[in-house]
Amino acid sequence: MATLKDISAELGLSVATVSRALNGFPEVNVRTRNRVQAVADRLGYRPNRIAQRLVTGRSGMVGMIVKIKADMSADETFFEILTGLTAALADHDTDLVLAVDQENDPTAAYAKLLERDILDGFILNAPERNDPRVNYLLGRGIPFVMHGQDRDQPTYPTYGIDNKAVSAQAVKLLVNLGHRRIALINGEMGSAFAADRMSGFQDAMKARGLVADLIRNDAALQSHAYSHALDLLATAGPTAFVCASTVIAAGVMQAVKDRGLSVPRDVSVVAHDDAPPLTRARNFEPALTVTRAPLRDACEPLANMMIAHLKGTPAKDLQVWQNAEMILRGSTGPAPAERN
Amino acid sequence: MATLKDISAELGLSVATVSRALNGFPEVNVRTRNRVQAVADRLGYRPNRIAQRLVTGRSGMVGMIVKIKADMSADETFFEILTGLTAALADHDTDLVLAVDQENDPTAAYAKLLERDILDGFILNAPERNDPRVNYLLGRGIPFVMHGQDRDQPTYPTYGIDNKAVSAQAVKLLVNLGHRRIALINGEMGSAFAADRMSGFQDAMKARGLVADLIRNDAALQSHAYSHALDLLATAGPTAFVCASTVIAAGVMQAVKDRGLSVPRDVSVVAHDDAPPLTRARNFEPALTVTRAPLRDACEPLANMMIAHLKGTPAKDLQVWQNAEMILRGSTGPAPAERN
DNA sequence: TTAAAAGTTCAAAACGTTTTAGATTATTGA
DNA sequence: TCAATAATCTAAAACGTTTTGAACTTTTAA
Repeated sequence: MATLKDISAELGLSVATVSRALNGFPEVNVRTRNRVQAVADRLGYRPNRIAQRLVTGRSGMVGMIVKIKADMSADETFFEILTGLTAALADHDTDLVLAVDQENDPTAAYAKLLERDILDGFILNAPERNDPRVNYLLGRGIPFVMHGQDRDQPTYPTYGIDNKAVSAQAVKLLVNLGHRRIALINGEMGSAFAADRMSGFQDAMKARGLVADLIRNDAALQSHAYSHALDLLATAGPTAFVCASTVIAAGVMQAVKDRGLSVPRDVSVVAHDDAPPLTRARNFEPALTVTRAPLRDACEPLANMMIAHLKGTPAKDLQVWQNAEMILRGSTGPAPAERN
Repeated sequence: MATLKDISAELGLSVATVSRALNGFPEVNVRTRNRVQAVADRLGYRPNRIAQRLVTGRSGMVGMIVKIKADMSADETFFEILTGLTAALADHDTDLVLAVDQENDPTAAYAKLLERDILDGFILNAPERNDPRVNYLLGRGIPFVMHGQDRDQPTYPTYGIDNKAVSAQAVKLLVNLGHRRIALINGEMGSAFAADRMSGFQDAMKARGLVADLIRNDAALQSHAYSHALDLLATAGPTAFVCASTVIAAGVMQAVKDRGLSVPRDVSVVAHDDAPPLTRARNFEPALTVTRAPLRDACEPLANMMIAHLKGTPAKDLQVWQNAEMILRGSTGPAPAERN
């Protein structure tokens, strides 16, 4: 492996100048820079990351901890995130180190990785409401960025979507279509996103003088969504459903169908779509109207924010909320006249 | 962060002695060692990995590349392996860096990670027969260890089970029970393990004067296994099935049942069980007789072998074949008399 | 023509370890 | 007692960068 010394020896320059030339410092003569670059290319020079890291004090590694369930399965979105993040981090010469959290104490895995004392920071995702990991890391001054948001006034870098606005958008669309009995089939209330979806839903309904009494918070399984929807259809006669995910929408649409009703003639369905690989909103019958914000889109910003944060950008300048895009397809329509 | 210098200053010792004391070198006086250790403990000293790595020339990071399918799902065993490997590697102060392979060229992801020039080696798993990754890495002199085996005379470190013996064990058991028409529902022939299972099966049958003509190689899906078994039962009247996995066994047993037959009265079933988290052999009805070799057991040996290999142990001393254990349960029994 | 300013380069220190070669002290054998 | 040996410790180099502070060279301004 060629080193800076090799290049400097070959050109009769000092190591310092070679280093600066390759790192684009302005004070090096353009001719020298070119000569240096040429030799570096010829020798196939690649900087030794370890040496760089020793002197800069950073390790070039960030950690991420995968929460896995007892059956050793993880979130279906995991690989989506993994793929995007490793690619985006690689652009900053940074590696992603993974560890697995199977324990009850959600901070234990972080402690273990930190003890090894080699990570520059963490990337967190899927926060619970008032996530204990956040306080743990904040308390120790460990840099991290969060995909999502676990509290109202975060003091840490965060990238996510405005989940209250997501619900509000859906409600607005449906109300404009004449719906008044609107149900929300939400995720589990432990998740921060579900809490926001619910409060956004309630606020949006209230603002229009509607009652938000048809809300079910439960694990985002098709089977659960199916039961909830069937139950609501039987007892409360909603004309529209707002669904927290496409998987939930699948359950809801099945229930509508099994109830002998039709989408969108009798019942409208709107879902939020973070573009999971398996359940594609476009392939529903009819195709789903969604608020769309692909998870994949979060990876690059998250990586950039992590790097910026490590370089000193304060947290308050690293808080981004992406807007979900409303995509109208066939699953929404005017409220059935007779039910108004 | 306390450094060696801090400790040496406090004790009036040289940095060299402190380093040796903490690293257990024999030439340091036991009393000095204790004094050093005491101060190190008090100051909460932890060696700077980056500095260690600069001087030793190793990065302390090994790579693993996850092959994921187009739908962004991966092998169900992935997290099993991930969990075990990160834990085992951590004991050697080594981190696992993950990358994702979604491309057609299986070596592309390795090239990309190697270009970043920061990994000490790779851990490979799930080899195909004559896996192209092996030649790629061997050709470049990159250290790696393989979980499994892709060729007959491997020149690289490998840990796995003797897949030919696995088939042989199953055949032996069934023949001793009086079976003569034995089918093999195997995995896809692209995988190295499936090729070995098949040849082991054929050899074992032949050695007993039986014909091995009831073989199906296909993706290890329950649905495929179901069709193959149903087909074989209708046309060839096997009295026993050897299954490449518990998932396959599930399909086979369903087919036996749907055919109006009973396990083990009419048909015996033996499966290989690598202890996948979802399909537990013990929970079958009747419980499955299996050759058992948990994937999880491979993680620690693999990690140890990786480290040993990096420290210079030659490949030929790092080739271990674990034996699968035969576990007799309710799915096997004597061959039905009338069919012999 | 000369002093100041700007442009360019260099030597050396620093990061925190491990390791080599050598020095000092203690112990042993005769 | 003295040399040889063993035990213990040290100083310094090395790993490959980045960065500091200074030095040298060229250009500019008067």
